[in-house]
Amino acid sequence: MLLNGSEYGTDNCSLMRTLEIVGERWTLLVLREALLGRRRFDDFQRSIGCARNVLATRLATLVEHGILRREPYREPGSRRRDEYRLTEKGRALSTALAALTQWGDRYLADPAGAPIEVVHRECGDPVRAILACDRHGELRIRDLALKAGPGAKRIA
Amino acid sequence: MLLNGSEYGTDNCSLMRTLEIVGERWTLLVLREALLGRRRFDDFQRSIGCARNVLATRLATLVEHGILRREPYREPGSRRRDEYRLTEKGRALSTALAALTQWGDRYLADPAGAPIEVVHRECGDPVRAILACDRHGELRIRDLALKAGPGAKRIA
DNA sequence: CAGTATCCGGTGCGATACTG
DNA sequence: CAGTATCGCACCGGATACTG
Repeated sequence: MLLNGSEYGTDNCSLMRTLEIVGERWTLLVLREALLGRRRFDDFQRSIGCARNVLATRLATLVEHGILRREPYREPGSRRRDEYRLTEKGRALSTALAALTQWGDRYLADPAGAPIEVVHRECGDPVRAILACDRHGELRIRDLALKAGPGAKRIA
Repeated sequence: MLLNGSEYGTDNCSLMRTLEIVGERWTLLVLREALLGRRRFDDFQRSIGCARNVLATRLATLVEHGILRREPYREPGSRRRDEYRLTEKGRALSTALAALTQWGDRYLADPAGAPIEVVHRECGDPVRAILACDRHGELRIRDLALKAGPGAKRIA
């Protein structure tokens, strides 16, 4: 697991870049709500309970990064409005979201148990976030190794 | 995927609780470095480049939550010091970390490619973070459904 | 309903200097 | 080497009021 002494810094770091976008407070909560089917400003606001202006900026940056997309809709009798829908890019965050939640479920569990479970639509079995390789399927953490990728850059 | 109108709020929310601990700036970077084998204060500091006092508080809260553990060591000729090692609980964050990084690799890619790759130690194949159910293996996002768990609490 | 505008307090974070 | 102490500012985020 050790990367024998080399250092790769934080530039050209996908994790860093990812966190810059989704690492702000509330953002992942917004995303979870979007995954739950939430689409409207006030629905988001009530369900996660953050300040309205903060929500507004969060939604804006998520749209800006193509994680959400505004979609016009019209309720009969009122004017046109926009709702926020997940893009493919946004939906792709499910795995990370599930992994984070799963960790919390396991190590910070509420005595009452998890309020929401992710299940396979077809069989109802619980869904787990796991690490896997194509040949061997699920891996334990001790089976992992790290190696320099194409964008590697030795610093030290 | 929609949770038919009900709202579950942010209390008793594993994601929220998880983010409260690992959602602060730098924390996940620290964890990544720990996974890379880093153990000493100054190694962390140089590799991620955050302020020393910030790093100190990050390490402290991680220790406090049992994600890192201080381990005494002694370099020949100098006094006893502590290093920070991942606990099982900390190592369990690998999946989330990998998922986040993978998303970044895919959607925010540096032209040069990812600097680090996670591979299966045994076969060298790339490791992917995926969602799976025990019976059917890997699932696509559209195959997921959400249902209320034991700790569910209807708010609206 | 879906935001924007404004104000303001707390603090996260960086820089720097100091200690054992 | 491994931190702690201090300072200061930017900015985050909450509250509230206002608008189409």
